[in-house]
Amino acid sequence: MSPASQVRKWTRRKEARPGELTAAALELFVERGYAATRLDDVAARAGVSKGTLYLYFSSKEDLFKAVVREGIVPAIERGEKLFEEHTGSVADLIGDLIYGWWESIGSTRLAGIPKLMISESGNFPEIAQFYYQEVISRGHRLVGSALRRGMEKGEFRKLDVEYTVRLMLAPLVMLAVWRFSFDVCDSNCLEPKKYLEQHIDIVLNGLRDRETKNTRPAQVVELKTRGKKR
Amino acid sequence: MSPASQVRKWTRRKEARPGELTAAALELFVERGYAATRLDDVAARAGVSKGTLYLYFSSKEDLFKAVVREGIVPAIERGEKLFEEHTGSVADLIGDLIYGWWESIGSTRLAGIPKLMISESGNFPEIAQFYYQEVISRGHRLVGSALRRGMEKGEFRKLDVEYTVRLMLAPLVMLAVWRFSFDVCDSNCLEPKKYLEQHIDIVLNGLRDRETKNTRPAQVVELKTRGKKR
DNA sequence: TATATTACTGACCCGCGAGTCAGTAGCACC
DNA sequence: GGTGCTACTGACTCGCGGGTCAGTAATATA
Repeated sequence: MSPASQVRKWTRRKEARPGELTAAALELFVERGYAATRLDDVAARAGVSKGTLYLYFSSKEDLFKAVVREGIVPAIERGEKLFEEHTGSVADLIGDLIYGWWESIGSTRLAGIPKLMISESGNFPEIAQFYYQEVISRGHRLVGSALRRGMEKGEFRKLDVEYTVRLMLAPLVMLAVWRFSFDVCDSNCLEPKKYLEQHIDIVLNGLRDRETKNTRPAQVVELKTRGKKR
Repeated sequence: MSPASQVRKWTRRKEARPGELTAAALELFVERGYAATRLDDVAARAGVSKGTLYLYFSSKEDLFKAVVREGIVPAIERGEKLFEEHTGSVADLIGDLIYGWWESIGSTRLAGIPKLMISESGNFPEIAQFYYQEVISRGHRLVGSALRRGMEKGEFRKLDVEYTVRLMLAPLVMLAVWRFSFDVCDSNCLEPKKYLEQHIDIVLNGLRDRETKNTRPAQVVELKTRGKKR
C-alpha cells in the first residue's frame, strides 16, 4: 500500500555511530572472542552496514583499541577520585572502592573487557601494554595506596603491598570473567553482592592487625544501605 | 656431498604423535587463542605436516577437546586423592591442596587451560559444560569439603561454603591466567610461591574462628620445606 | 631383494570474512 | 523544487586457513 519511496531506509547520525559501534563490538567481542567476531555482525548489531563501520574505524584492530580505550579509562579515573576524596577508616575506603567497582564496572557490560584483554593480550601486545599501564598499573597503585595507608594507621598488619593488592583484586576480576564464561553452565550461580560482601569480610579480617587493641570487628556492610551518608 | 636419498625425511611414530600434537596445540592455543591458531603451525611445532594432524584428529574442534580432556582430568584426580588421604589440621590440608595445585598445574603448561576455557567457553558450550562439570565443579566440591571439615572442627568461622570456595580459588586462577597474559608487560613480576604463601596467610587468618581459644596462629609455611614429612 | 602395508607428506580446494568502492539516499541551503 | 554535499549501502575482491587426498617413503614380512 504505502509506496516504497516513502519508506525511510536510514538516517544520518554521524555523532552517534562510533559509540553504537563500539558498544556492539564490545558485546560481540566478549561473547565470541576477537577473532571469531565478524564485522558484518558488529555493524548489524549497531544497525548499520559494514561499509559504515569503515567510515569510523580504519580496521578491526582499530575498532578493538577503541573499545578498550573508551570503556575503561573513565572508570579508573572515577576510582582515583573516590580515593582522593575519602575520609574515614581505610576499611571503609576499601569497601567503597570495591562496591564502587561493582557499580561502575562489574555490573555493567564493561566487565567484559578484562576477559577480552586476557584472551587477546598475546595477539595485541601493543594494546596489552596500553591496558597494563592505563588500567592494571593504575588500579594496583590505587589499591596499594589504600593498603599502605591502612598499614601506617595500624589498621592492617604489615604485609607486602604489591602481593596483597593482587590478592584483593583477583576475586573481582574473576567475578567479572565468570559472568561471561561459565554463568550459563552454573546452575546455582552466585549473588555478586553477597560474594563481594564476604570477600571484604574475609580479607579485612585477614589483614587486621591483631596487636592493635582498638580496632573494631570486621565490618560487614550492606550494599543497599551504602552511599546514603551525604 | 651426502646423496639426498640417504637423508631420512621422517620416521614412523604412531604412538607418540597424538601427545605431541596436543602439547603443541595447547601451547599455541594459549598463546594466540583458539581461532587465531593455524593448524599448519600446530603441526609444524609438533614436527609433522598438517595432513598427519588429520590422521589423529578429525577437526580443529576435536583437537581442542582432546587438549582440554587430556590435560586437566588427571590433575583434578590427584587433588581428590590428596584430600582423601590427608590427616591433620584443615589449615594444613588447605596449604597442601594449594601448593599441590601449584606443583602439578600452576607451574606447568597446564595452567594455560583455564585461560583457554575462559576465552572459548562462548564458542564451545559443549566443552564448557564438560569443563565445568569435570573440573570446576569437582574442584569446588573438593575445596568445599575441606572448608566444611574446618568449620565443623571449629578451626574456621561458619561462612557460606560455596562463596568461600570461589574466593579461595580466584587468586589461583588469576595467577595461572596472568602468566599467559600480562607477565610480559609486568616489569616487577611476582614470585608465585610468595604470592601463594601470602594468600594462604590472609585467608586462613580471615577464616579463623576468633571465639575458639585453642587455634594456633595462622601458619605460614615455607614451600621448600614441605612434603618431606613422609 | 621383492612385495605389501601404512604413516606421513604437501599441493590443492573452497568457503569465509576483512577490507574496498562505486553508487544511492538523506539532508542542508538556496 | 533544485542542487550539492556527504553519510551510508551492499555487492565485490582477495587472501587466509580449515580440510582433502593422491602420492611417497618408511617399515614389516617373506
